[in-house]
Amino acid sequence: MVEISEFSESIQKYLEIILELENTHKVARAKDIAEGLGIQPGSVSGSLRNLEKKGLINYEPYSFITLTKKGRKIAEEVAHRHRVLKDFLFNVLQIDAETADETACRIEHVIDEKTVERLVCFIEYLHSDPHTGSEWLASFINFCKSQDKNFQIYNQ
Amino acid sequence: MVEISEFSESIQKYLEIILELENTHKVARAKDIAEGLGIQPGSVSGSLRNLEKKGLINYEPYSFITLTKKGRKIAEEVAHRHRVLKDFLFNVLQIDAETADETACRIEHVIDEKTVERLVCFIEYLHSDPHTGSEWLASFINFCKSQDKNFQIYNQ
DNA sequence: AGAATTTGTTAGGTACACCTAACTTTGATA
DNA sequence: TATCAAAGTTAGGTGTACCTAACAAATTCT
Repeated sequence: MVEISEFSESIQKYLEIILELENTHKVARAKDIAEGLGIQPGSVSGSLRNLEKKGLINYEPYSFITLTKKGRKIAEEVAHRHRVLKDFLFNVLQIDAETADETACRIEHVIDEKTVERLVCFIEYLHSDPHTGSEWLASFINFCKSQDKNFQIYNQ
Repeated sequence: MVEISEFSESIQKYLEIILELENTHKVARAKDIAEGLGIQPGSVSGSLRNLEKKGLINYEPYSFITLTKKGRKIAEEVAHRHRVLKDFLFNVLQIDAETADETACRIEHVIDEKTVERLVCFIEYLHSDPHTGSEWLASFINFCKSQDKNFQIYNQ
């Protein structure tokens, strides 16, 4: 079992972006990692050496970058947390998509397994129980509207 | 208006513990701050000088420590976020009290104003609408139980 | 192939937030 | 009031994660 909280927020972010780049471009390149993280390319080389040393990526200078099995496991767990959090923020709390994404991006590194899975359970519950679930959600949206004139619904 | 996200997680933690110490002991002492943060006393002095320079605390070497108006505002916002998050995790997601507290402690520094207030709205909704709210919650708890044999209810 | 551009690395530096150990101040006690 | 323990500070050091600027490798384009 890989314990995600062993790895710093920075490492988690690297793995997450590398997974995304693998999915869209097969492999990741230092330049795209830097761009994805919003940092300078010079900062990336050292971090990649570190990720390699920890057995999280396949890397040597000037090579393409791919995740190891261990690295992928962590990256996918982070991505999972991101999806769950964004889903909850957007579809339940009715936070606009951009804020939901940004907030998920920060919380994903500090939330624990237990809470994520309970959140999954919560969302599943809302979907699995059409009557109580959707009735409740519609009612919640109305409640929000009555509290806040500027309340906006971002999904249907 | 004080923008909480201008201040590092470390600063937020200092202010939060100083507020707590003020509430229980009128003033905060370096030793108790160190203890509350789980760090060494030697690390505290420099940070206090920094907090003072930023206008967040009243402090000079060897003096007691109190929050300025600005510092108190931030401390109270952090404490508010902590309460809201813990309430949600414990009373809605049914996470055990200790985990709820620890998780709230980490999320409180990265969540945004908008999301906290929406969460407040959500919790108020659950309390303000006894019928749909409590029926929904009871139903959610049953759903959790059916999904997880080890599910435990921590509040009634 | 050679030149030019793009991409990647290295080296040295900054900021933050912590550490330990030695020292100083404060305040209680004999 | 002199002493001593507790509390606080200082100085020097660590690790992480970023920066810039100079340089090196790789790729693309004639």
